[in-house]
Amino acid sequence: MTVRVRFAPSPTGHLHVGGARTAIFNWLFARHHDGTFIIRVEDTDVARSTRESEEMVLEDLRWLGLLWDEGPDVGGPHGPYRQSERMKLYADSADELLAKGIAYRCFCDEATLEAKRSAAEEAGRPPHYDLTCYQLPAEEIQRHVAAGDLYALRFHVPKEKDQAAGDVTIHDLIRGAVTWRGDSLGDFIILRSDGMPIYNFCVVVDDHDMRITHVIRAEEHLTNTHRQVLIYRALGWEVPQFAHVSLILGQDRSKLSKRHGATSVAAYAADGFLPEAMVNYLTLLGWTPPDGQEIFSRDSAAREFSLERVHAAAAVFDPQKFAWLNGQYIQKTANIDLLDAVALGLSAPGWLRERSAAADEWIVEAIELVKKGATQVTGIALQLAFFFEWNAAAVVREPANAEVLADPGALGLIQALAEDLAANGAPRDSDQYHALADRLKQTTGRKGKGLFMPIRIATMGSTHGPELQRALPLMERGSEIPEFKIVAPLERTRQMLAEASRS
RNA sequence: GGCGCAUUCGUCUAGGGGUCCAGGACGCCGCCCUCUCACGGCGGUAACACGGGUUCAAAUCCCGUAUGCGCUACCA
Repeated sequence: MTVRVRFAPSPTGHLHVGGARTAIFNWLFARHHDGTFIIRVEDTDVARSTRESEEMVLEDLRWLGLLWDEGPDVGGPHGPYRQSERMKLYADSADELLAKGIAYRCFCDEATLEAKRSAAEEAGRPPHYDLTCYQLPAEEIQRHVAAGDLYALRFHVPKEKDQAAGDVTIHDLIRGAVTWRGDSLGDFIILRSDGMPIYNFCVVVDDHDMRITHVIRAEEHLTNTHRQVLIYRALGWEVPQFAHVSLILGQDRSKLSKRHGATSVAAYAADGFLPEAMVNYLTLLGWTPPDGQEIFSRDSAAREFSLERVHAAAAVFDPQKFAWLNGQYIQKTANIDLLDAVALGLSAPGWLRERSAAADEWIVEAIELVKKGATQVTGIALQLAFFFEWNAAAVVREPANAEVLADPGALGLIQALAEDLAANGAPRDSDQYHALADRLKQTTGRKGKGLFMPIRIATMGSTHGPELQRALPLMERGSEIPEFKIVAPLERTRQMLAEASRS
């Protein structure tokens, strides 16, 4: 039998990292077993579901590289793949349950149910449905139906004849045996009074109809499994295997949510995280390959994947480790492949929309200059900002710079630098840069920090940044590319002198 | 409250009775490299929630307690 798994998102916004990880585990499992990965959209909550959200979620999944074999957009032999389009299926199964006497019409209104629930809780009894409508005489039911009274369909948990009939034990592939007693459950709704089916019911009908063999989902659904297995049994259907993966927590150990900062896949994408890194990190939250290697591709993870190795405890999402991992991926990525993303970051003001070949070449070189410590692609663009933004007055005012500039010798050096740049031209490669540094060393007698810091401040505007021997030549050559409007080293140095003498 | 799940360094985890006075990774600290910030290299800090069992032997098995989380809806 071939493995069939599904990821079943509710289209209520962007895909979140928790959902992404569930999708990843499903995808990994399917790929490992040469099985089928299915996307099913759970949109029975009409108030919250939108088609726009569905498209966003699908797009997030594509971005992660988790492609599916069957789904709402690509179709498949067991469609449709949107629950809102499968109403007939639910209605048929509900009718079957009603005919079998397992489901029954419940005419109670929400207000009285709520009242009974709180009364039961106050009395210390379990807040289960009190079976009023289960015990309704046939004539009474007919009268209600004839009168056109609205009713919900309720599933009866078997208990009176056989105490154990409502008991359920599953052998969760991640957690092992889990058992529930039938009497811990009250009769539950499967169809709302407006005819819309409830999640726990749809899931069973769909998973059966779609021939799902393994249900891999978040832990929050673990206790729902009790109800679901009861429905499988009532309908005489084979129960699939279950695997409940733990939740992802925020730093305060509560379930990860918006207040923990970015939680949607799209937000991380916008922040300069790479999809491969995201998949890798999320997989690592709960799974480790047998060899313990922490950096791995989707494909190698798929090769090694097994649910037995999935950790059952909840995991805290660690932005620092994620950033580190993303940095590892950035280092491995060819500069040319980072070009578009970085250029996007650079072109915020809009003057880089149409880039020349020379501009692209220059940016690729610039990426190489700063990518070493980068943890996010957006950070690369940020670190390149000093090329494009130059404000001598602000540089002089900056405290760390002012401290260096307070040394009179520093200004003398910058003066010498300006003269040398004017006489010999700015360095265009590291050899020329070293020659420049040697000349300045001789004329000023300065060396080390005393030599380099003023140069750094006068040209790059800060006491720290990429290495001068590469940055300075790059700046000079960048200043020759018209669309960049980069201020050349000589001009920067002159402006610095003017600013410094003013104060 | 009831039911269920979970519990190894700050965090992610390895570990499935002896090879563990517990290994790796991120972070943190120190040293080296160095014009700076990073990167990189080297070293260090730090954990089996608690209490009972079982056993010659327990991080590993069982029970209880505590804590955290989930479910307990005509949400998913």
